[in-house]
Amino acid sequence: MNIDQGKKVPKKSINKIQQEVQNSSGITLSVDCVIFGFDENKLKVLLIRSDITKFKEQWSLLGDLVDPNEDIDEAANRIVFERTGMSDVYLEQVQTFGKIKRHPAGRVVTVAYYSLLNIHQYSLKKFDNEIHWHDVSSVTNLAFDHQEIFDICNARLQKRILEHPLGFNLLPKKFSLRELQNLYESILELKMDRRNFRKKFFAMDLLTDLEEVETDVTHRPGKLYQFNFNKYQNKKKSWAGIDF
Amino acid sequence: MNIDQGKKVPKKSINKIQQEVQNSSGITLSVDCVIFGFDENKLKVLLIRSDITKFKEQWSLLGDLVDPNEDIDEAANRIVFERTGMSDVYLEQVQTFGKIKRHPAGRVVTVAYYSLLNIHQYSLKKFDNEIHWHDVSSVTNLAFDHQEIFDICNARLQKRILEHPLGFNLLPKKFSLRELQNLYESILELKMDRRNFRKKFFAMDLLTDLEEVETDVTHRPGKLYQFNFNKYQNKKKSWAGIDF
DNA sequence: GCTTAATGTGTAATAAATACACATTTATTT
DNA sequence: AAATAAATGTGTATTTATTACACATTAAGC
Repeated sequence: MNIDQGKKVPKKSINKIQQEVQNSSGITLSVDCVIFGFDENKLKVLLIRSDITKFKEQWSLLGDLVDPNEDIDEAANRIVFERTGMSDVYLEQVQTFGKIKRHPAGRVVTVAYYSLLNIHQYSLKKFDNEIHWHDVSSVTNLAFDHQEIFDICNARLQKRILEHPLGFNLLPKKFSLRELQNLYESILELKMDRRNFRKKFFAMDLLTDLEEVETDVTHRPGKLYQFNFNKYQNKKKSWAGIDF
Repeated sequence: MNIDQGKKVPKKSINKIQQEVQNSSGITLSVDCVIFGFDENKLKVLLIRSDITKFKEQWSLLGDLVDPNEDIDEAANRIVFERTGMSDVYLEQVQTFGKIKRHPAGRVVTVAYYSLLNIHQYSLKKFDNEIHWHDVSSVTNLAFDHQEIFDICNARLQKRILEHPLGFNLLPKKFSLRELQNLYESILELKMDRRNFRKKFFAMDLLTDLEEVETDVTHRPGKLYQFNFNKYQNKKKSWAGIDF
């Protein structure tokens, strides 16, 4: 993950978008990103205050129009970069939302992505008090159809994290098993058995024991581990049974 | 599934699309559908001969531009209806492809869907000899980026069919367990143990025994079953363990 | 009625998931 | 320095799911 200051964003207002949409005769394409972080044992999402009149006082996802000269993946990366100052973050396209009336400004079809990043590397522009990290568990009533988009992206993350080692993107390089379990528990909104959780991850044999322990912790420190991406690439499963 | 003759399609040529794209100043949106069928124990896909010069003699997916006044889901349903005469078929959005140069006519972003339908209810317009069902196993070298789109949709189907009871959309209402197993084997491209397959499905308790047997079969006829969608709705799993 | 070809069925062995409790280590308090 | 508090670290028995595997039965075709 590269960190940078983030291009200075001209606080692209939705009214600006409104103009562009209204000048278009056809369909306008946007990208919206559900940017996840993990802090204080809670899953967080980055939201911006909506400035469109109809949705005053509501929060919305971070998004922007796609430029005719950029790939949509590129647009997603740009949005994350402009808002967090981070590049090379994990991004996954989830779904495209194309209901006719989904946006008040006109016909805007949006491609939704979710992103996972290490919140501690996030460099919030302090002057931009319109953007905040929210507890995922308390996100309600987003603007536009963003609540639906958010819910679907959140559900996708919950499913994906059981099948692929994504969670590590939300953690620092070195982490304890307790942190890892907290991460899973907060994403999946449930409690897991500590011994079985550890057994499971040790059995996968994808964690490198760093022979270090936590510091800055007010109790017995846990050992620190690192995820071994290379090993994972070779071991990936290709088959699962019928299960519904 | 409703059957109808299908709106007479003015054989929308890609050159027509080319015009529309070139008249647009921004991004043009299209939908492409991977339409699956199952016949003679083989998974099939419906393709159309490409008439754009660059891709002469290559096949492509069935697609069309999205009208500014229609939902994208609606556009997908329309495409399937226009090409097969069937409505209310199973459709699932898979992914949006938005590389700048993916279409030779200009900036066209396409939303890919796959569709599952009962091929025996398909009413091919006989005069339209540009459209054919192809064995999935022999699909190669499609036009544009359609091979990539097809491969991704096919992979999605393979994954989904293990998690959800989609396969039934490809079969007649009444089917034998042999047909069901053939379907799974052809989609997943592998052989399964017959006893374990049957045990698995019986254990799910989602098949209704119709107390009928196959006819028109040249050997001992198998019993016929029907999938019980209602029962499934109530029993759906909500949790699976970490598994990667 | 004999042959052919597919259907229909059960059990044992293995692997994976779950439930569950106590000793150890470190920081903190007294 | 000793006692306390709070979290780490570890193993086994039980249950559940998956896999491997063979023979009798039924209907059609000759």
